[in-house]
Amino acid sequence: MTTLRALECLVAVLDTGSVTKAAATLHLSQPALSHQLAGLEREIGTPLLERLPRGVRPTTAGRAVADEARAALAAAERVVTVGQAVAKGTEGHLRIACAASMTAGLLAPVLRTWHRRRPGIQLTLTELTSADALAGLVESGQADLAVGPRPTTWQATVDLIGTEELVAAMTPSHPLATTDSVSLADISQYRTIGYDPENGLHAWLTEVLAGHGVAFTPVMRTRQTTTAAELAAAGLGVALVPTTALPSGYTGTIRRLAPPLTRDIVALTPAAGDSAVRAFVNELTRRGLPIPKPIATRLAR
Amino acid sequence: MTTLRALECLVAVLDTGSVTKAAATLHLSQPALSHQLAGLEREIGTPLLERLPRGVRPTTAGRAVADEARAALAAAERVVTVGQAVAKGTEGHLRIACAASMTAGLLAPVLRTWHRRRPGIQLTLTELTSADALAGLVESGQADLAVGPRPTTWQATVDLIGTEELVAAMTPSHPLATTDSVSLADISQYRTIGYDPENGLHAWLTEVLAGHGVAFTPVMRTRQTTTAAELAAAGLGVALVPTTALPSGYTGTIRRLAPPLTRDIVALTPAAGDSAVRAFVNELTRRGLPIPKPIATRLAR
DNA sequence: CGTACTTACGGGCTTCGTAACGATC
DNA sequence: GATCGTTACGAAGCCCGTAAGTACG
Repeated sequence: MTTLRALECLVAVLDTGSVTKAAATLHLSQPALSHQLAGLEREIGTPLLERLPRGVRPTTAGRAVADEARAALAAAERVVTVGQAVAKGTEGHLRIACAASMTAGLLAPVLRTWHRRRPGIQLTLTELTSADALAGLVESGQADLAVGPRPTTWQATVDLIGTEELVAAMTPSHPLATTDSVSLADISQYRTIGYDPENGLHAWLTEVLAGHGVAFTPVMRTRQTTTAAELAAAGLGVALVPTTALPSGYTGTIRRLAPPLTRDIVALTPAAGDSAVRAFVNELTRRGLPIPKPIATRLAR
Repeated sequence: MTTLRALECLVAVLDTGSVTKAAATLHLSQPALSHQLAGLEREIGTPLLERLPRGVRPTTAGRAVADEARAALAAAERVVTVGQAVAKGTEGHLRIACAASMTAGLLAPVLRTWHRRRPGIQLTLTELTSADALAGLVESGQADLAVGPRPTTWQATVDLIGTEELVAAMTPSHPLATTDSVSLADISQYRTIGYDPENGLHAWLTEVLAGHGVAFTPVMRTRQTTTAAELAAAGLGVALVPTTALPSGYTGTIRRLAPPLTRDIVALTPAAGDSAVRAFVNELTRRGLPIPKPIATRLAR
């Protein structure tokens, strides 16, 4: 195995054209440098330098390997500088996993300012539908950070970003659309839109409903929360959807539940705290979880 | 200074996901590898691996430096392989210096077959007008090989490729154009085209003429031999030009000298024999120096 | 005789292996 | 208790510096 030290010596000699001068610039005794060169030539099996009465000159082989030697030295140097830059937070790669409904309202503004402030950090975003899948990505190291509902089990760090409210969505002509307050028991009297078990809401909702002694009988199931809202607007039944999942121009009628139904939106991070990850989470908690304005006004009236 | 060994360890650990497995593939004890990793992390100043109960996982910094580490290892590996390839003659860079008149007739065919047979070797060709300048390039290491007339002084290897004949060139209406044999004394009676001292022919010709007890009085001088031939064809005087310098469609009249005047064309190589250089010279001597066919027929009649 | 590189040899540091330890499941 | 990684310590090897040697002008 060649050593970087030997390559450094070779490059210095090629640059100065003399073993003695190179030894001086490397703060090294001249025989030591000579020994390094000999070792390198022995390893390659051919002379790299032509010894002249006055200094040395590269052979064909010496000229040919010079570029590669410089490349190796530069890459090794970058290992250190890049590593330090990542530790400092000026470079790196932040892999974020999030619930699909989080992207627009919560993450988009944070990502924008983040990228403006730290352009050296590459950002990748993966959207998932299940809170447990989010946790899995972080646990397995495939993501540095997850943003979404609180998963069923999580050992490492959890930071509360905010709460999102779940509301009843339905077609405007629905009987419940005229009442001011809607309870889970009220909804159970009508057809409902359920969630596919793959979506984390499924398990969470069944648990919540069981806690209230109620059970829904969904006419159909879907994976996406926005799809559930659309189906409800189309009159297929009543859907319980997070406010963050409602598009701003939503045509259905929405009603707040009594008592209100909310769930936490949290940031999941590995126990091993990365400075960039912590900084991003701080930014998220600082901004908090906004309720989409159009939805908020329609709920307030 | 980071060491390639440490980078090799890091890459192996990242590839296998386990210190123990990596140690096995590197034929290294596991504590030794662990120590290397510790040293690398100390140098960079940040952990590169996250220690898990079951194996290890790269941190953000670890992932970021992985590419650079691989690049460094690959470059160091290439230093050896490229060096060996150059020694073997399958790769490299052959810098050829030649007299301008040699390019078309002598070098072009050799270069063509050479490049077809050894495509890994990059070829560069520098054309000069002085034989001593050719020698200087080889001596100073700026060229690996020179092809041209024998220089005045040369210590290192000289290989005879062939001889080129110098002939008298003139306009067809010139008095000497009707005679069969032309001597140097005959020419000295007429106006002649001389060479600039920069062109090696100048010194050589004055020496030859002095040897014959003759002296020319050139009406003008030029650097290029082909230019001298053209000027002669245009009627400005008689020019002594190498046959290799005559274009195939030359419009002037050419006459062989009596006695014939020839000079050696040689290959100059450094004392330090490079295998590729020697092979190229062998090819040159094997092919020899062709006399351009159209010129040969016109001289033979 | 001075310059420039190589070889010879001894001291010091690094690297490696065996052994003992700590943590986690 | 089994697995995985770290720490401890002694031995081997490598790197470096001083000193002597060789080649060239």
